[in-house]
Amino acid sequence: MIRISKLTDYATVLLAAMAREPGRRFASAALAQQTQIGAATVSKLLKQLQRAGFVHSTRGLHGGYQLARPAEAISAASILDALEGPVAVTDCSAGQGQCELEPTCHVGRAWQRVNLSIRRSLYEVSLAQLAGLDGGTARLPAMEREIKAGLRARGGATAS
Amino acid sequence: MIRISKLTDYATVLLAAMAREPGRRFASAALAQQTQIGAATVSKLLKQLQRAGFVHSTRGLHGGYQLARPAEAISAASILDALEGPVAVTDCSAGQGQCELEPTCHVGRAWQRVNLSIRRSLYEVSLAQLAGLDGGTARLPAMEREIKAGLRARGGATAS
DNA sequence: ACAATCAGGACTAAAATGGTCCTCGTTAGC
DNA sequence: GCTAACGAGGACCATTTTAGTCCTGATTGT
Repeated sequence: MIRISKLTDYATVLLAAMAREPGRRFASAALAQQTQIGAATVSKLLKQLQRAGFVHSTRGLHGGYQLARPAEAISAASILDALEGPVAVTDCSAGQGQCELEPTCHVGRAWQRVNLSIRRSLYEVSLAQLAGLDGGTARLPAMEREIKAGLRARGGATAS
Repeated sequence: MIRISKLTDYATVLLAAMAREPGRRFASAALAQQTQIGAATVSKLLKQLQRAGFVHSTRGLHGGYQLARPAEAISAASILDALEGPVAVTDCSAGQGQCELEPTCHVGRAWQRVNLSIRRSLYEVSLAQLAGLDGGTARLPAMEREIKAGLRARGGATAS
């Protein structure tokens, strides 16, 4: 239902944790303890984040990870892209010419618009914001609160 | 990767097809043929759409389905809500107080903002637009084209 | 009565997701 | 130069979700 995976969610939690102490080098195990996410999972995620260039790793004794870029320079969109591939609401909204029904269905174009709009909101959120580092939580304008009221609560208590 | 399910995609294709001939009553099989989606799947989807109130059904001989409301009055968001449950980027972005890490992680709040933003774009797209019925395809402004360029193509040719 | 058509499920196959574990390479400290 | 603490890279498995089929009824025009 238009959601990001738990793993990606965890990744943002990890990055956010690191963003709060920019200088520090974090061992995988330490981050696991700090975030309460399984150690093996944290390790796996950090490796991915390293390959994607979000964190810099140091091997060997006293090694660990640290943010490769300032938190302001990392957008939610880039994290999503790295961990889940590019945002694509439907299969054919990622590009055109991949749907043999395109001339008849017309639907693809509209989804592409939606897709871009989503992508834009993702670009506008930085890791610094995700980590709650800048300016504090802005009040939600009335319209947003109204939309929010339409949401039913969903089960499950997970990190994010 | 922030995507809607194939079934939901199909559902929009079905609704869009019906929206193009508002008066007509469509038999499930006829829609299946028209859209090239499996008959059993179409039938299942229409039943869901009926329960959700998007279409009105007539039983018996020469029965079928027709749109219950004008296409302009059906938003993409409502379709998504009906078929996949409410949009929630992360588990705890659907509401608050469901994440025991919330005081420490701060991430939830930011996701909620993203979530609302996505939801808003979904509200702004009507079935009429999805069906390509109003005003033709608007030109994409420059910024959107630029963002789009950042998307890698993805495999798979499916209806949408 | 009968054939077309929707209603409501049960069921299954396939794929994505979340998570663990093992082996190896690297490096600082002794 | 050993050794212990660390990351790199996968293989692997369990569970859940998703997609799709099929069957058994209930309705209704002809």
